[in-house]
Amino acid sequence: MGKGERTRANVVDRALSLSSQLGLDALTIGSLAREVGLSKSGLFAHFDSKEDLQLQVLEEAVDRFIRMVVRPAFTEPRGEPRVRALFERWMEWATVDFLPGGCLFVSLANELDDRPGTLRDFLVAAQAEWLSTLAKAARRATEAGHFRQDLDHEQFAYDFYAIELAFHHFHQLLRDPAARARARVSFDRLIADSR
Amino acid sequence: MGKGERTRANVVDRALSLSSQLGLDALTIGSLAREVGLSKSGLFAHFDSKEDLQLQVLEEAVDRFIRMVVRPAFTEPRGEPRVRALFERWMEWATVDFLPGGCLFVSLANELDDRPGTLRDFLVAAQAEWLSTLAKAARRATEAGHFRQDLDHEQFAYDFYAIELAFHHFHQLLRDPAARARARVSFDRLIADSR
DNA sequence: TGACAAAAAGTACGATCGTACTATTATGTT
DNA sequence: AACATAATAGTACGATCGTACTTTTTGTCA
Repeated sequence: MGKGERTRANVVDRALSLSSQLGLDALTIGSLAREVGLSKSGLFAHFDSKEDLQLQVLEEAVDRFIRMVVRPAFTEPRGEPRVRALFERWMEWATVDFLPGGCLFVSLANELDDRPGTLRDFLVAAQAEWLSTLAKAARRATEAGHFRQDLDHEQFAYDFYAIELAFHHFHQLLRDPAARARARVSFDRLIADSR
Repeated sequence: MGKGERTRANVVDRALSLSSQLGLDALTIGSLAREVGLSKSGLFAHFDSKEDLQLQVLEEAVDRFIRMVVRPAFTEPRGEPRVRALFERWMEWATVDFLPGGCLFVSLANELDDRPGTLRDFLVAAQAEWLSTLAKAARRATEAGHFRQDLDHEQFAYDFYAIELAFHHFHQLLRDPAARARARVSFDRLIADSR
């Protein structure tokens, strides 16, 4: 890995953290350059455009999400244990140090939802995949006999995601110290109703 | 009401709609002026600063929210009927014409959550009041014998809000046509578990 | 170590931002 | 209808935006 690649990765890393707080657009090339100790043009040379940088931020986030949440959860046995692992891992993801603004995908949802283009498409695709992962995990739990036979697995994914969103909201906006505990209570109720 | 006041109200009305799509900052004075057919300076004369305009947008939104959601729901009898009315009214609010980007408070949550100041304080206060309204409504339902005695009413408000957030997310970002139906299923499950 | 390439900085551009300040036009009252 | 005031427009400012182009510095390998 040459020096350029190392610099690029470092820039994307800082941009990822700042984007979770400020959003993708409020983070400017100039302020990011100052942040990483580069000149504006020196930084810009690593990217085709600002949108290219933003897209790389999203890609990096998906990469880390898979490594931090999805992959480890899939080492757990199928069924309820894996579903629980997905939940616990997500909670860690949403409060990890490099995301001071919370889960990037949640943070950017409202910024991108009314803005057609590559970035929105990418985010929607990532979210759809995550929901599909959740639904599939619930289906496996039914197959394993942990969840009931007539469970609506897409609805399960919806309810799962609702808890995540509420946690994010209570934690990041309202700064509610009980946010994590409340999310756990909601999740346990969801599991109980799914059995 | 003089002409100035009418113009100001019209500007805030347009700014409210645009803010629900773009956010408070992405909406600029210049583009807003073009939108309402005023010059930049002619528009700006109605406000002390951009932040003043943004604050007026938030105040107007709270005003409408109380008129559209809270007040009508309180004409319903205490207990479960009122809780259901709060839910149904909120769903209408989140899809009303003048909010093309969905519920303003949800849309702005991530933009303001890491930005200390008057705007954030105002939004947090509004959200806290809404959550308190929900918790109180649930408490009344317990008193009326509709909900169980040992129900955690703050947790109920959390779960209620989670469903709203998920609806917003599925509707605005994912454009899921089933969003409304899914929210209703979640809500019915919450009610059932509260009885 | 010298040559060549890669990386970073420098500079410049037009656009647009929020916001002063001044000038013009509309409105409402006597 | 004249006048006072309110409402809107005009103009200008320094700052910053994303990006293009050129120059200088740094790193890498024969």
